[in-house]
Amino acid sequence: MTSKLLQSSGLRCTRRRKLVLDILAHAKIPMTAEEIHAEAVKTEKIGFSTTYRLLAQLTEHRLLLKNDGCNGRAYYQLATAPSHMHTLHCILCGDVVSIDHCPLAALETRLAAETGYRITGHNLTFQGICPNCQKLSICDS
Amino acid sequence: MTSKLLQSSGLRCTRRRKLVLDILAHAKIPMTAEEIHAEAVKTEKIGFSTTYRLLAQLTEHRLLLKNDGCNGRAYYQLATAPSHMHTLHCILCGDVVSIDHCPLAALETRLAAETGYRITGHNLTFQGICPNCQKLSICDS
DNA sequence: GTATCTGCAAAAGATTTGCAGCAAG
DNA sequence: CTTGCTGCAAATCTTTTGCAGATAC
Repeated sequence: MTSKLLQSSGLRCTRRRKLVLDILAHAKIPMTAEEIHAEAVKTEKIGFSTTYRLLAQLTEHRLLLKNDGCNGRAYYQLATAPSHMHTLHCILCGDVVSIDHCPLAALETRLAAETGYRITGHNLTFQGICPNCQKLSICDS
Repeated sequence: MTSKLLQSSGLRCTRRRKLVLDILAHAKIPMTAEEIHAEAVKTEKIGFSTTYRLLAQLTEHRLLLKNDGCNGRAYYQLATAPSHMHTLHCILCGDVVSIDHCPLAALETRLAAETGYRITGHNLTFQGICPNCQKLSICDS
């Protein structure tokens, strides 16, 4: 299945490319390049730069969606899922939860009409303090 | 006016801090640290690290809002405006337009209820192709 | 005066690139 | 076999940090 995706996109079907797609197919939440690489090296000899290169190519070929997060790191997810996710990050402990529904479709249609732009994507992440850190935190400014 | 803001926040009222606030008060669109610094050096001797430090402090003290953009750069705007902006970036020419209304308030309330997180902020940027680049572009995949 | 600010240069962290060797079609 | 893929190391880009000197209050 990942092989077919690759062939239809015109990219060669290499072990590493299949592996990256496979890892993301099993992820319940968008992952950073570092996380994907850490997972990939368990199965296959693969360098950091290859991971980055694959992620960039797969994003370019619209097999992946890339989200530039709120901490200088990019998060990747499969673009083939019926609806993409966004994430909510705890600014204290770094916990991440996913938001399965994306509320921006209607807005994008309006934006396109108002600006004349063809909208190709968006970046959305939320920051907050998770229930656990709220309990631990003494100050509550 | 920028002086009062600074005093009420507990930060010392230095020439550079006033300058940064002033530049952002006159900006029609969120600016990157680099743009702010480029503007600031026209008026005042100021180093890159100071610009970054000031932006971080002012954000920390809630005088500024920071948006981590879709290209590894952060965009800053005054937090004192009645309603904050988001931006739409042309992926071909780099043009940026502002979106004056933020559609996420209702969603954040629901998110807080559903996750137990206290929501402290969000990051949102759109990518697209501007009318001009659509005309110039031959391919339209 | 003293705690806070600032400039400079050097460090850090994420990502990209050059190049020589390897592998898919 | 030829074009595209990969690892390694070095480069790049944005942002952060250490430290000695300057400035606000």
